[in-house]
Formats: sequence, C-alpha cells, structure tokens
Amino acid sequence: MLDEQGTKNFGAYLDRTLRQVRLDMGRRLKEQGVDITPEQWIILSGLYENDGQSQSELGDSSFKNAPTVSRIIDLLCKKGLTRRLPHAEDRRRHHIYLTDTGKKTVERALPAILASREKGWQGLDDSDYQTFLRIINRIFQNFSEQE
Amino acid sequence: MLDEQGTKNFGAYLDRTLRQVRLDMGRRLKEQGVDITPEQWIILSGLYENDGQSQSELGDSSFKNAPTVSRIIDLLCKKGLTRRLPHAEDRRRHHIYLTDTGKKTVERALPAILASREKGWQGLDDSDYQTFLRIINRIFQNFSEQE
DNA sequence: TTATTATATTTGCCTAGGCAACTATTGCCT
DNA sequence: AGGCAATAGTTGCCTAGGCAAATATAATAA
Repeated sequence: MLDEQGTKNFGAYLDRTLRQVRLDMGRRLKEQGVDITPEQWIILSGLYENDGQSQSELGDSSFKNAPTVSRIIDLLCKKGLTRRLPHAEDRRRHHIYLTDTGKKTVERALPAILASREKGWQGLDDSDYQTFLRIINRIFQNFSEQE
Repeated sequence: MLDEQGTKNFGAYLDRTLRQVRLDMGRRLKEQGVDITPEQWIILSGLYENDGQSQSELGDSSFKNAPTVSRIIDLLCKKGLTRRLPHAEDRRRHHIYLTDTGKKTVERALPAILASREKGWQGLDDSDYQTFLRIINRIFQNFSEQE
C-alpha cells in the first residue's frame, strides 16, 4: 500500500493523536467552566511563568508564528485575560501581561490540564517519556535543520 | 514550573512536531509543483488505495470528522481531482472517486511525501518506530475510551 | 403504516495557523 | 546624517477542524 514503502508514516499518528489530546483538554476546560482553548492555555501559562513577555518571545517558546500569537492575544485581551503595555525601550514591542482575571483563569484551568495529561499518559511511565522525547525531538530536529 | 507537576506535557511536543511535519510536507509538495495540502493528500491517497469510498468511510480511516471531510472534498472537486457520484443503494451517500487528474496527482505527489517521511525519520530505525507506535497509540487509546 | 430514531452530509460560526504583504521602529554601515 | 537591512507586530486571504444545527434519507419500533 501507499502508506508503507519502507518509509514511516509517523505524521498520521501524530495528527490523530494530537487531535484527541486537544479534544480532551478542550472538553475538560469547558467542564471546569474555563472558557479558553488549549492554544490559549499555552500562551496564558507561558505568561503565568514569565509575565510581561513580548509576542515574539511567546512565539519562540510556544513555537507559534507571529500572526498566530498576535491573534491569540487579541482574543485573550478581548476576554480580559491579558493586556498589552508599551515597551519602554523598543516602541515596536509590547509587554503582554496577565490581568488578575487571567491569573485566576490559569489557576482554575490547571486541574483540567493536569487531569488531561494524566489520562493521556495512563499505562506509560517515566522511561517511556524519555523515549518519547528522544524520538519526537529527533523528528522535530530533523525538520528544523536549516536546509 | 506549571509545565511539570509530575505530569507529562506530551501535547506540546506533539504540537510543535506535527507542525514541522506538515510544513515540510507542504513545502515539498509545492516544490514538486503539486498543488495539494498534506490534509488533502491524506484523502487522495485513501481514495487511491480504495476508490469510491463514502465520505464517512474516508472520515473513519483518516480520523477526520464529517464536516472536515465534506469541505476537503469540496476543494478537491473544485480542483478537478475527485468527483462525487450517487450511491445506488443509499441516497444519503456519495461515492467519491479520483479523476484521472486526481490519480496522476497522487503519483506525482508520492515522491515528495516519501522524501519528507524519510527526512523526518533520519537517525531513527525500525525498532524506534515500533516504540513510537506503542507509545503514541497508547496515548490515542487512552483518549478514545468511551466515557 | 406511521412515528421515532439513526445515519450521511452540509452549512454556519468559531479558533488556529500557514504565507505574503504592509507599517513602524530599530540598528548598522558608510 | 542618510540609506538600508532587520525586527516586531498586524492584516488579508486561505485551509483545517472543532461544535451545533439543519436536511435528507434509511432503518426500526409500535
């Protein structure tokens, strides 16, 4: 069949699995009454760790591109979870800060996130995680090498 | 930090890696002069294997939901790569068939797909693939259990 | 047969995320 | 200083894919 010609069709497995991961996380957030998406969680938790980052810093750490970060932050600002403040030294940049509501939202969301991760990793252990990271990061790096 | 509380943050790795996989595949298809997306490839190759499937069958095998399949097929029909034909026994269904152009497109796309997979799996071997499948399918199943 | 339920597909509305083009700044080079 | 490249961010246009609701048809129950 087309799928196997000596090559490994890992993309299809990544795709279907990530879809389930996102679905489960999204549903748990909703059940918890937290109105954010998994992608928004990534940005919010990044700010919770290190508030006041610029959009490009958030993009680098979350591996999202600039337009995507820009639009997610638009939504988060509209929901009142973050705000953009001017950067003192560089007028092109903004500092992005969590509002108080934003911080509370992160804290309310966390149990749902942790529960979802726990469910996904059932039947697997720490050594599987090391192996998983080795393989998936190798794939990632294989595509990250500048041509 | 938030990311590690004993739980495994596998979602972030799946996310960033899949994004690279799609990007590389998309770029290679474009270089090859084949005007389809990685998602469209999944549907087209499914039809190449088994022509005339219904949309729900394509959805089941590609793990895409009904609206997504419907819209991808809209696009493929607009490009002249597939066509919808009525189902003799069930008038709710369609048979989806590749056109001649569609078949040729699959054949022209295949080298790009295989090259991308090969690049992604560099430095990894068959036994890594078995391990990868075990872990990722376990995650998938953990989320697929009803309830 | 009729009423109810289930299935196949489509559509509307939303977020995420590609690419490319654009603006505003900043930094560097001469 | 003046010119030019690089950087930060935004916007437009596109596809993918969630959910929910709608339509059409089929299958089943009463």
